[in-house]
Amino acid sequence: MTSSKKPDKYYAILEGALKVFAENGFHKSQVSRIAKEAGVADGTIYLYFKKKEDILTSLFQEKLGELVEKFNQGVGEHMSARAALMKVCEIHFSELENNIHLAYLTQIELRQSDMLLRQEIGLALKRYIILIENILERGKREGSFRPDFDVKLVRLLIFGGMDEVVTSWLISGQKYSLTAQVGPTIDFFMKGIEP
Amino acid sequence: MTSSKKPDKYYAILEGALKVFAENGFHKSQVSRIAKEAGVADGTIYLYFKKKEDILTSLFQEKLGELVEKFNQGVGEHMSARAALMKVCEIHFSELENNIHLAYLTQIELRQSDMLLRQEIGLALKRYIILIENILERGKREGSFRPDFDVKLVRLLIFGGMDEVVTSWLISGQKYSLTAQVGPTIDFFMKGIEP
Amino acid sequence: MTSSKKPDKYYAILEGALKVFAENGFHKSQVSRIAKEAGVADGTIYLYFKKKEDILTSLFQEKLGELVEKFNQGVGEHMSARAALMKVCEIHFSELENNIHLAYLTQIELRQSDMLLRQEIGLALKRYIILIENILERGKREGSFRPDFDVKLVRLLIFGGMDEVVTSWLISGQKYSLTAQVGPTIDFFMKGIEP
Amino acid sequence: MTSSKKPDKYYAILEGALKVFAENGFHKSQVSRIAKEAGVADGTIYLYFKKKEDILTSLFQEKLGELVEKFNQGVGEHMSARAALMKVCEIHFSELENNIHLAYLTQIELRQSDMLLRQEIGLALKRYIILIENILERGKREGSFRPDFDVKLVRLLIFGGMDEVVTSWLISGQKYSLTAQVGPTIDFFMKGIEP
DNA sequence: GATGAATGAGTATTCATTCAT
DNA sequence: GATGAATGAATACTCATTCAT
Repeated sequence: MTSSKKPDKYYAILEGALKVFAENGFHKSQVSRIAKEAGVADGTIYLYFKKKEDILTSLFQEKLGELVEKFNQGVGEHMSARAALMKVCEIHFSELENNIHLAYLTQIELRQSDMLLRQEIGLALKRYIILIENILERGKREGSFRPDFDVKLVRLLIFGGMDEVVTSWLISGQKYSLTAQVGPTIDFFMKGIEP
Repeated sequence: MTSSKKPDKYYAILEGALKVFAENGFHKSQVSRIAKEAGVADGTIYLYFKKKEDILTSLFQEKLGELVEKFNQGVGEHMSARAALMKVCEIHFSELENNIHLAYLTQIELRQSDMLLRQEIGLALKRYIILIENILERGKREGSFRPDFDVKLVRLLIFGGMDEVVTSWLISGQKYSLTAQVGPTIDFFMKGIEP
Repeated sequence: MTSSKKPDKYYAILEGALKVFAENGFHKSQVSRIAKEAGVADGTIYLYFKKKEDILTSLFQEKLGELVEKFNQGVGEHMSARAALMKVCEIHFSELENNIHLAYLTQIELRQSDMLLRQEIGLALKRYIILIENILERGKREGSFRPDFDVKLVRLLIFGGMDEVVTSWLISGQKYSLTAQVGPTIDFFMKGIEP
Repeated sequence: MTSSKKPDKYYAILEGALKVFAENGFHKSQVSRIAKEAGVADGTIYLYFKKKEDILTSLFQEKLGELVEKFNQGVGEHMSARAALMKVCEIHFSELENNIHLAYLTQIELRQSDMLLRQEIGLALKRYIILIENILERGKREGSFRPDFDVKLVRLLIFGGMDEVVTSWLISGQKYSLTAQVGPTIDFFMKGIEP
C-alpha cells in the first residue's frame, strides 16, 4: 500500500500532464496548458516540480510504478509458469487497452531521445523485467519450459513482442481488441512457429 | 537501381543530419549545426527541404529504403522459409551493429511522438513488413511452419522482439555482439519455450 | 531620543534586508530571502512594508537617520569650524569603515537608477548637508575660512570628495585604513594644492 | 583615430540602448524596447551582444572611451599644470552638460551594484585617472603645486568633487549652468578654503 | 543556385504580492 | 498579527525560416 504523502495538487498536475502530453507530445505541450488542465496557476507547478522535464519523469515513475504493482499483485507464486506468463500478457494488454492516455505515454512519449530518461525508465521497469525473468527461470526449474534458452534474451524477445503489439494497435487507431491477442501471443511464445 | 536524381548537397545535408540527430536528438539539434556539418549555408538547407522536420522524414525514407533494399537483396525466393527468416534477422542485427548512427536514428529518434511521423515510418517499413509476412506465409505453404498462426500477429512479435534486442544492446552501450544473438533468437521464434 | 514606536519585526526585517541587499544588490535580492534572514514569513513583510522598494527606502531613512544623528551629536557649536569639519570627516570615514554592510548600502545600493529614490535620499541626507553648510558659513563668519567661496558648491566638492574616497576604499577591497585619510583630506580641503 | 570596425547596427543598438537606459534605468529597460529604438528586430540584438548586460558593458566602454579620448586630446603637455587641470574640469562638465543621456549613463547607471561591472568601469576610466595623476605630478615637479600631498588621495578628492557637482546638477533637473562652475571649482582645488 | 544576416514568434521560469487559514 | 501556499504577470533569449544580394 503506497501511502500518498504527496499533496492533491501534485497528482492533479500529473493527471493534467498525462492528458496534455498524450495529446500533443512532450515538446509541443506548454506548461501553462498543463496548469490549466490541472486547475492550478502556472507558478504552482514550480512548487512541485523543478523543471518541465521533471513532470515527465515523475509521471513515468508514478505510472510505471502503479503498473508494475499490478503485475506483482496479479501474478502469484502458486501459478504454473505458463499461467503466470499468460497473466503477465493479460495485464500488459488490458491495462493499456483500458487507459489510452497511459498507452500513449508508454508507447510514444517513453521513447524520448534523451539517454538519461531512457535509463530512468529502465530502472522503473526493472521490477517488471525481473518478474518476467523469474517466471522464465521458474518454468525452467519446473520443467514446464525448455531448459536451454537464454533467459535474458528471451525476456527481451517476449517483452519486445508484446510491446510491438501494443504500439501497432495504438498507431492503427485501436481498431481491434488488444486483449483478444493474449491467447495467440502466448501460444507463439510457447510453441514458436515450427510445426 | 536507385538513380540518384538528387544533387550532392541533398545527401550531404542528410549525412550531416544523421550525425547531428544521432548526437543530440531531433529537438535539440539546430538547423545551423546540420548546415555546418554538411558544409553548406543555413539557407541552402531550405532549397532542399521545406522544414526541419522534412530533413528527418527524408532521412528516414532514404535510410530505411536502403535498409529494406538490403533485406530484399539478401533474401531470395530459393531459400527455405527458415533460412530466409534467419537471413532477415542477420541483416537486421548486423546492419545496425555496423552503423551506430543509423541504430540511434531507428531505435531512438524514430520513436518521436508525432503520430504523423510514425505513420510515415510505417509506410517506409511496409516493404520490410511484407517481406517478413511473405516468408511466414511461404513457410506455412511449404509446411516448414505451423499452419495455424496469425501471420500479422506473429510478424509483430518477431519484429518487436528483434527491435527490443537491438534497443537493449544500444542503450546498454553496445557491450556485446549483436550478431551473436541471431541463432538463439531464431531458435526462440521457431520453437518457442515449450519443451 | 528616538522612541521606537515600531515593533521588533520591523527592525528585524530591516536588518535582514541590510545584509541581503549588501550581499546581492537590490535587484538580485529576493523578498523571501530577506524574510528568512529576518526569521519571519514572507507575508509578514507585507504587514510592515507596502512593496519591496519600501524596504530599501525605509532602510535608507533609518540608517541615514542614525548616521546623521551621529554627525549632529559629534559636532558641537563650541568647536572651531576647522575642528568641526575634521570631526565630520572622521565620523564619515569611521562609521563606514566600521560597518561594511552600511558602506555597501550607501556607496553602492544608494546609487540605484530610480530618480525618485535619489530624491528621497537627498531628503534623508538634508540634515547632514545643512550641517556641513552651517560649518562652512560659521567658518566664513569667524574668519577661519575664506569669505569668497560658494558654500553650496564647496559643500558638494567636500561631500563628493569624501564620498569618492570611501567608494574607492570599498571597491578596492578595504585594503587600507580609511580613517588614516582624514588628516590629508582635511588638509586638502583647507589648503588646496597651491603652494 | 579609431577605425570603426563594427557594423552600423552595432552602433544603432548602442544608441538605442543609451536612450532607453537613460530613460528607464537598466533593470526597467526591455530588450525589445531597445530593438525598436534601434530599428532592428529583437533577435538582431543577440547577433551583436551575448546578453542584455553586455549591451550595458559595451555602452560604457564605447562612451567612456570616447570621453577619455576627448580628455587626452584637449589636454596638452605644453599647458601649465593649473591650466591642464582647468581644461580637465571644463571638458568634464561641458561634455556631460551637452549630452544629457550620457550624463544619466555615467552618473546614474554607472553606479550599478554589480561589483564586476564596477571594476570594468574602473578599467575604462583608468586612462582618465592617470591623466589627472600625471597633471598632479607634473604640477609638483614644476613647483606650481604643493610638493607634499598624496597624489592618489587628491586625485580621488578632485574626481569625486567634480563627480558630485555633476550628479547634483543632474538630479536637480539641470536648472543651472554646469560649465559656470568650472572657475570656482578649480579655485577650491587650488586654494582650499583657508583664508 | 548559394549565402548568412536578419527576423520575430514562441515559452519556460521567476518572484513580488495576496489572502485563506 | 502571522503564515506560506498559491498566484500570474512579465520577459530575456532561441532558433527555424526568409530573402536581398
